Amino acid sequence: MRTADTLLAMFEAMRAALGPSDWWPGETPFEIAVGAILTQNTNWGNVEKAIGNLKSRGLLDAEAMYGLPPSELAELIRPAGYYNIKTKRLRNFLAFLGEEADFDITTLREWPLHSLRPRVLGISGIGPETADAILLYALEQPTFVVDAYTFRMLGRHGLADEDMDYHALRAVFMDALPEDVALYNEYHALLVRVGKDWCKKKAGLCESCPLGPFLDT
DNA sequence: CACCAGGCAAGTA
DNA sequence: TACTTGCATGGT
Repeated sequence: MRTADTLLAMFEAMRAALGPSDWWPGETPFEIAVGAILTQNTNWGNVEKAIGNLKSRGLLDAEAMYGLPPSELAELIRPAGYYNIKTKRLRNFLAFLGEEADFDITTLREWPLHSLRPRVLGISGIGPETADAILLYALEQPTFVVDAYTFRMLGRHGLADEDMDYHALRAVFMDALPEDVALYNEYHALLVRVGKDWCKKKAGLCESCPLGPFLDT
């Protein structure tokens, strides 16, 4: 079976079992971008607390957040963990927004993906997954988001192997699937939902998984 | 108690 | 270049 057919079959199986995902959580593009940085190696529940702290103070705004003393920002995002380094990462991102978009993230939607993505990746603290999450979910650009669940699930189903890095696995999807923001959006969302509920590091949950059991290891 | 969660950069050899 | 380590809270 061609990779494209397999990937589309997996997508349909997950969608049929779970229905629409309505991702990414967040009321504005800026909130989505902040969430993408705060959720690095962190449970989303912890991120929600940090976002709530910012929102209740009217700080889910790029210029307002950048004007906040770093120590105060750190205290507000503390529940999300790694709060010192994430303060730096947020401020690096905010500096970029100030410089390139006058603190209005939506203006970045006009940039072509091929030039915007390297610029976002150049921000210290924004790696490939965070960059693609911001580009896809906040800026609606057609880039596929790969995460730990993607590696695990595609690996178990024989479409990824150990020597594959982020870029290689991203290319598996983008070479096989049509360039479609809505498809990339929903596909990643479904992978995370299935990953959270079935595809654990150690789990015998595969029998009930929408993708069925994997035949390996 | 140990382990994990929607990573990334810096340090080491 | 290829590994390893630091970063930190909160839930299971």
